[in-house]
Amino acid sequence: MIYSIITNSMKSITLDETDLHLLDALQRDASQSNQALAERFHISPPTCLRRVRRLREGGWIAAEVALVDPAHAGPLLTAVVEVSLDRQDADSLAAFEQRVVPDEAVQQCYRVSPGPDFVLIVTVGDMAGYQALAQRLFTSDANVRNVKAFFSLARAKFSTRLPLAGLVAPPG
Amino acid sequence: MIYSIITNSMKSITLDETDLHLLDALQRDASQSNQALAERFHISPPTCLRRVRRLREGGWIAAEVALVDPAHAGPLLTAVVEVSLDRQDADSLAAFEQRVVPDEAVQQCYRVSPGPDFVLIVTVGDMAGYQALAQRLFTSDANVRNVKAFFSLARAKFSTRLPLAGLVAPPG
DNA sequence: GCTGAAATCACACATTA
DNA sequence: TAATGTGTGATTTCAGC
Repeated sequence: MIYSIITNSMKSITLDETDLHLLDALQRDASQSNQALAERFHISPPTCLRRVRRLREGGWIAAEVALVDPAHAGPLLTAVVEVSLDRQDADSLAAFEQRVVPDEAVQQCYRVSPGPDFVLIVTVGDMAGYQALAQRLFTSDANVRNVKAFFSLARAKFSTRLPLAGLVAPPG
Repeated sequence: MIYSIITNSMKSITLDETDLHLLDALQRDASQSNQALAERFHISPPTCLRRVRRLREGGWIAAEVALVDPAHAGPLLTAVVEVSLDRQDADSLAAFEQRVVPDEAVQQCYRVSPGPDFVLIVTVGDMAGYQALAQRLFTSDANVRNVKAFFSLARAKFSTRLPLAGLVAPPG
């Protein structure tokens, strides 16, 4: 009994080369049909479906989303914001994080080192929107020591595709 | 004749409230079935299909992709990199951009102001991978004046969902 | 917006390594 | 024993009206 559980969990955390190919293909285009994927990687449709399902349920695929072209979504203002805090203990960092993350304008939030404590990517409608954001997220927080904002003139690249090369388990 | 063309192009560049709801829903989850979307927004499945198709072909939806959880994709190192150039004329900026954008490790590239000329989000396997990237993208470029890298300790948020509020055309 | 055909998906079963 | 491949029914997609 114990052994089968162990064996199962072992298998569910291992990806072979085909899984990685599927993952990479879906990273590029998740709208492909199951059988298109299947014949591309020389497996049967049900097998392909099972594998993709395992990638989803196993947590490798966190979500499948539509990427909206910002150029078509009306005027938007994106900024890279560096935030430094006064106190940098774990609680203070977590408190800041939990306050900014739910904000709709905050697209990305990285806790970084060295340099500032956080780097945020924020998207608002215009400069007035940024001013409102700065007020509600930074100015009103006594623990925020310094804020530097760099405004995006052009987004030359935005890719969500993680490089999966080198993750291929050695075929055995 | 002319009028119908104008009317058509008018229609194809305008989104009503339902379109925006669909766009927002697909930004959150693109794996929803067409009829699930249809009944959610009280329209018929064919109508829903036509609208989504228009969003795709009209360019609002740039792509549909699977987002891979970095925590499940093995050890990865993400960095926020600020790059300042020596010469900042249009040609030099474009030249740098065209050189870094094709690199697989470069996830995002923003041309910004004020501060550095570019902010990049890069993802590599480990510190050795970063060193290799720095060499091939920055050190080897005589026009790169300064590079500051902040390494991500934690990615607290990564959302691809643009805020579409306020884009609703006034119903008329 | 509705109804049709066509394609796809999802499942149970038999098979093989 | 656990994965793969074949076949069936249900669902969905997509065309016409």
